[in-house]
Amino acid sequence: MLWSKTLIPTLKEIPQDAEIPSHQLMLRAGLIRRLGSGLYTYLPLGFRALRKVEAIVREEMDRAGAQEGLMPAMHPREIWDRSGRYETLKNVMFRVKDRQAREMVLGPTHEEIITDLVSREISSYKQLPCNFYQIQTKFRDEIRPRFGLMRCKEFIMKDAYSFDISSEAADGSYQKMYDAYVNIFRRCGLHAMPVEADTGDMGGSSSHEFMVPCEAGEDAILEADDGSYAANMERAEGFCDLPSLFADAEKALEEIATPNVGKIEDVAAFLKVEPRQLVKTLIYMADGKPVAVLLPGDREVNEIKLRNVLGAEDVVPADPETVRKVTGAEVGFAGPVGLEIPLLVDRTLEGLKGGVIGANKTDTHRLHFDLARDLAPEALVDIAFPKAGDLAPNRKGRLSEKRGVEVGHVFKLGTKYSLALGANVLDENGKSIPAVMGCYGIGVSRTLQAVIEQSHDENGIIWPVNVAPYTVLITVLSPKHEESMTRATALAAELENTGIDVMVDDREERPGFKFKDADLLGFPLRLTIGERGLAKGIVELKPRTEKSFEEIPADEAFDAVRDAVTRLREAQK
RNA sequence: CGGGGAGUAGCUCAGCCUGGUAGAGCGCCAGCUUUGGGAGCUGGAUGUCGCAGGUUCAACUCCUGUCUCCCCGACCA
Repeated sequence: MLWSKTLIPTLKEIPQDAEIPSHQLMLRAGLIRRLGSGLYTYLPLGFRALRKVEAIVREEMDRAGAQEGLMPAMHPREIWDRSGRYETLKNVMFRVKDRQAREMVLGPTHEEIITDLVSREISSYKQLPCNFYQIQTKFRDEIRPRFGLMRCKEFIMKDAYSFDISSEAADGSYQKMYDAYVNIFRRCGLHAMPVEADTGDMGGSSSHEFMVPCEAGEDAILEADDGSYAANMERAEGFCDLPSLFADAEKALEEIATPNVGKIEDVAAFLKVEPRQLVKTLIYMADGKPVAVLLPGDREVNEIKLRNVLGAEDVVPADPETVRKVTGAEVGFAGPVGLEIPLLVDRTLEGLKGGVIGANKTDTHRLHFDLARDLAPEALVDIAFPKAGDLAPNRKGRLSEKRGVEVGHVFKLGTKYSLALGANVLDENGKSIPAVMGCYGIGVSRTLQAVIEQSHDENGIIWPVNVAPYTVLITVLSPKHEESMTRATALAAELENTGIDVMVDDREERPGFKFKDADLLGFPLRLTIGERGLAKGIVELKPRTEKSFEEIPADEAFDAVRDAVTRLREAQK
């Protein structure tokens, strides 16, 4: 392809509304343009790269035995009513009406649609296991789209759905997808790490997210230094092995005036103790009933864990009025001793002696709290977010925190959707049972941007060979020089014939200008053909990752490029 | 939805406080020179100053409303 015949609007300056490197580079390299918040057009080069990611996804999904199809992006409302998700996803779905005022939604995901199909078309255990996937545009009314393709209202997703006869068989389907994901991200040149994740509103028993570590990531991850554990912060468990014995541990409870200091940091500063020594007592409403939650002053409640521990549908912090009624004090002075409501004690408080608690009396705290002596809780529970420095669940590794972008997510769904939509099959005994499902998503467009976020330098993108819009760029320094162009186009044709895609920069520009653009665009290999070099019978070959080029005889250019491409591809197989 | 910031040429931005016929750099067009890491000179085109009202002899500038975009948070497969 000739550069001069392709729309590649590169920008020298950094566009105003892009903050992270990958977003800036996608705009500067002319891969995408914004239409509105969270809405992007793929320009020719961006689209080529996107299709390369899609091709890898297809190959690996097919290899894992999944079948590709394509479902409608627009659905009648009724099917979402059948699973109850019209209500639960109300804020996520775009809703439209047709001219007969029939209610439709733009699909944010497709569990209902595929499950409905399977319920109609699959009826015997002999047809299982099966796994269907599609690559399609999804619509979600994101509250805050951001970072270019990272979080959009409209984005391209690969979604797959597996159906099995039993949960053991479903575990096998899950593992196949997990393995396929490892292959997909490796081939895309991405370092993606699988982490344990929460299933959220999706339902189901367990899940893993594939995270690309980078600063711009929207998720926090905890990872054990011995490699034994990695989990999304929402889900992560850890053990705190800090001592919870503090000074004056054996003294009796004692009230102390703390006028106008209700916040943890203020109380700690006022009493000259560490926040960790304080016991935070929070009042929550669980399905409308108040409960008290106790944890160290330097930890935060994980409301997901809290909800799970309580088995409650809805858990929210109590309003100040309720706090006053329950504790008899203003917000900031709640304490566990004397409360008449259920108490949940986080396990990081185990063995606490000498702590500081609220006195359930405004402007008053109590010193020398001893958990076992003063409260004697029946059980300790895990309701806090772990912190970097905690022990991993194996009690050997230490946890550290990093941020990541979620590029893929695999779920074990169980029978939630098959029950709701009647996806039953007859088993060997002729008994009708619901299929056990799994679902597996990859944010294809997000993956593309994650590649750039992870692979760039100060000059531009550094495409991994398998997803580069073109593998080779032939920079013709003097397009008017006949021999230069003849050689370039002949070589390009030859390379294309062996399955290597080539862009020829035939623009009438100064060399420096073209080199800058080449680095910005990030093609893995650049072959430079110049009039002077040709006079000496040489051309230059330079990988994007190298500082300098290699002179090679012009007549051997084909072999040299082909070999270099082969090496790059081998390294990323 | 709360908080903050911004909408002026294709891009990056100045001008606004203190009202008086709209600017720079880059890009674009033409010509000449140049030609190995985003060239130089000369000439040229380009704006309903986001939109709608209001104040004023006069509004990019002041006032009111409104729309859009970005950031933080809340929210959220």
